[in-house]
Amino acid sequence: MSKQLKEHIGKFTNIKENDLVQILKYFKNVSYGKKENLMVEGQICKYHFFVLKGCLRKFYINDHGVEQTTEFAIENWWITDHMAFERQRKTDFYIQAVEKTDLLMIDFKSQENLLNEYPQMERYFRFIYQRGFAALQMHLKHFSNFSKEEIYHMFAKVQPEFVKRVPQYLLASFLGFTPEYLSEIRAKKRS
Amino acid sequence: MSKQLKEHIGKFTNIKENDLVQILKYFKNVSYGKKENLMVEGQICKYHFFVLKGCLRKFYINDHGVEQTTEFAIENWWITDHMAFERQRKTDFYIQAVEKTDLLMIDFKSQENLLNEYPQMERYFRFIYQRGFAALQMHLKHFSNFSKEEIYHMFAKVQPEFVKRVPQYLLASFLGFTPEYLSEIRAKKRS
DNA sequence: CGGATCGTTGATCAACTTCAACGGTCGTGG
DNA sequence: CCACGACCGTTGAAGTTGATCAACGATCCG
Repeated sequence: MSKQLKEHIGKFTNIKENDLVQILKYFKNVSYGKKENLMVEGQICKYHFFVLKGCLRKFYINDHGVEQTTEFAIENWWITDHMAFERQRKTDFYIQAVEKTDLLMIDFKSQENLLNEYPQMERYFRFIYQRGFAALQMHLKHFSNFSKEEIYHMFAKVQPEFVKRVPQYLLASFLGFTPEYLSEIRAKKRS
Repeated sequence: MSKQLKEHIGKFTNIKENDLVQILKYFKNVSYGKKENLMVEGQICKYHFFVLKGCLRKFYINDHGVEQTTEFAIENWWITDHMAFERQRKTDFYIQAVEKTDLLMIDFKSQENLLNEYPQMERYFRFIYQRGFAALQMHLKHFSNFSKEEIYHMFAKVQPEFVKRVPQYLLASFLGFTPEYLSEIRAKKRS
């Protein structure tokens, strides 16, 4: 079942099959149903998650009591509250399944042991973070450069499956505006 | 002169002194004067920079022809256009010295060689990216949670030296609003 | 000393939010 | 398998936030 992570690691490193089999033992395979929480505000952020199949979202509750989505994770994405994970602190975030989701999880201690036992994995995680970082920087650039209307259209163009897959109010929350306004933008386009 | 990078690497790894001396040879030591460009739009993004002393900023020219600052780097920070650096593509960004700045630079090929020769450096860069990524995520969270006025006050509280160090119009550009509005916010507070 | 750059102020304007109300649809229990 | 309630998307009116434009004063640097 986790050929998937093996393949993903294989893309960035040339770790041997034998080692990969051992590496997989550090992970726990679990499933969550729609709207189930994997992580909630106030808990120590214990785990790092890798999505095998499905979709997760990370959000926090803002000052007006509204859920603000900051990140989605679909197949082959890693997700956690990195700040809290690295320091093993309490998190401000929730991570929730948008649909039924199968995933691998690893706790902080195990991840550290894994990196010590298999230092080649440093390279793998270096890539994961490097890409995540680069992607976020692009994201931030777009946010500052374009109006919310443009952001929606660009996103819809680049990630059409995504727009179909997640409910509209979550998309609005992720893109940083109200469901009403998103609805208006879509109406404008149709006419 | 580059005890500084050695110490920084030492914080995250336990690479031996001998190796560190060799590692430093991969870097070139240079200085730039105020307003000099280290990188300009349209060039291949060749280098990764480490600030020893001074201050750099990364910006792009937006659709209205206005410079939009997306990142500052001060002592012990790494900076580049990661997306373009990783793929050795053309960049959309400028990197410019805000004040006279001493730094170390490494080109992509050398960084790859360095990582191959000294795989322990994977760990170092894994940490650099991990922290950068986590910091950006926090930044993004703040941006979505607070009004621009609140963002300014929070930033001024957390990074007071910064507010004094960079001119106001750059700060406004970084925080994502107009110099006029920043001026208004400051006036409000004074009264 | 003089010009260019930077910060300030005020008026007007556009983008986006908030609030309230309504209709459709999805899924759950009877 | 139907009915009901909860949830979701839509619409429109009114209200805010922050941008834009123009003009002026201060300051920095050659």
